[in-house]
Amino acid sequence: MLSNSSKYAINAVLYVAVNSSIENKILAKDISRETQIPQAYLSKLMQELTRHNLISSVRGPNGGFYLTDENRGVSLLQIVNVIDGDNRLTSCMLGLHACDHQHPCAVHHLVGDTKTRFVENLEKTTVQDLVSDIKSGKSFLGI
Amino acid sequence: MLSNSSKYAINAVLYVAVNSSIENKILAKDISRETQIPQAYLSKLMQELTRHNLISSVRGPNGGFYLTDENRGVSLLQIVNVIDGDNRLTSCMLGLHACDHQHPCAVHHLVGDTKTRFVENLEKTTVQDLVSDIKSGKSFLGI
DNA sequence: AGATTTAAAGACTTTTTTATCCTTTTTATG
DNA sequence: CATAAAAAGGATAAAAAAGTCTTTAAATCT
Repeated sequence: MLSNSSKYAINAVLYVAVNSSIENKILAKDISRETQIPQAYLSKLMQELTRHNLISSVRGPNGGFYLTDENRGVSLLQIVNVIDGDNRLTSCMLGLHACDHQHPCAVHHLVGDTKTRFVENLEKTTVQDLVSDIKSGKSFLGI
Repeated sequence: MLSNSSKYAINAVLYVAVNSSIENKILAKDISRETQIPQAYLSKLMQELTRHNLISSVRGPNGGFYLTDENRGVSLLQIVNVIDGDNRLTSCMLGLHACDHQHPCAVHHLVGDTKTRFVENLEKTTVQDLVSDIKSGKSFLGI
């Protein structure tokens, strides 16, 4: 479904979203420890997310990662697209280029609407939405 | 979503389903040419499917691949499970072991039912179902 | 200014997935 | 029985993904 890297990225961003603020930034080392994501690899992913302005960071003492209000409005799809590339989720299930609604592949109809709905969910769900869920106890943050 | 290998496998099985019968078996070479799947790699996949009795084959002159009536009742999920392993589709979206319905991860609810429904679709859709669709022009077989 | 802390960046290694090549076994047929 | 046709099987190679290590740049604090 998602690559390992995307899973890591979402977990890490959520961890930052819940546990940090501009005054209270969080280090790659700490994210790594709490999420079990290998530190060096995590750093790469965070770098990439920062470069695309999906999260924020500052270097040096008291630096680290944090989210601005704008960052909190980022959707899960944006995160996935930056890490996995734009068409991992939307490409044809059988890998056929010619496949679309007019000209559906053999499995298109049995995937079509559920996949579309799933991608739509990823698109409309923001980091902040998930933080609210977590804070209200609706879901938990992985360890 | 699915690995390349699974996509190949489904495409190949469907090609065999539509274009062959016990009297008219089809060669790896021909499947490869028509589906654009690299022959040697395709052979490996077919081998694996044969070993798990999802498709049938005979060696030697006039040999090749074909499907029995039983093979035509095989579900897409069986194919995917043989090629990709059992939990590629059912594991947690964020890769968390502790995630389940009682204890859902942050993205669980926005994936939960669509993913479940998708896997159910794969489970209940047989090769024969897709052949019917293709023959009635509802969908097409990739090239 | 110098030392320290931290992310950014780049080079590298390992593992997994995808792909190829070559040999062996099975089956049919002349 | 010899030969050819085909899948099965094993060993290897190439590419992509995942992961590590080392150096560089930026920010802060004495």
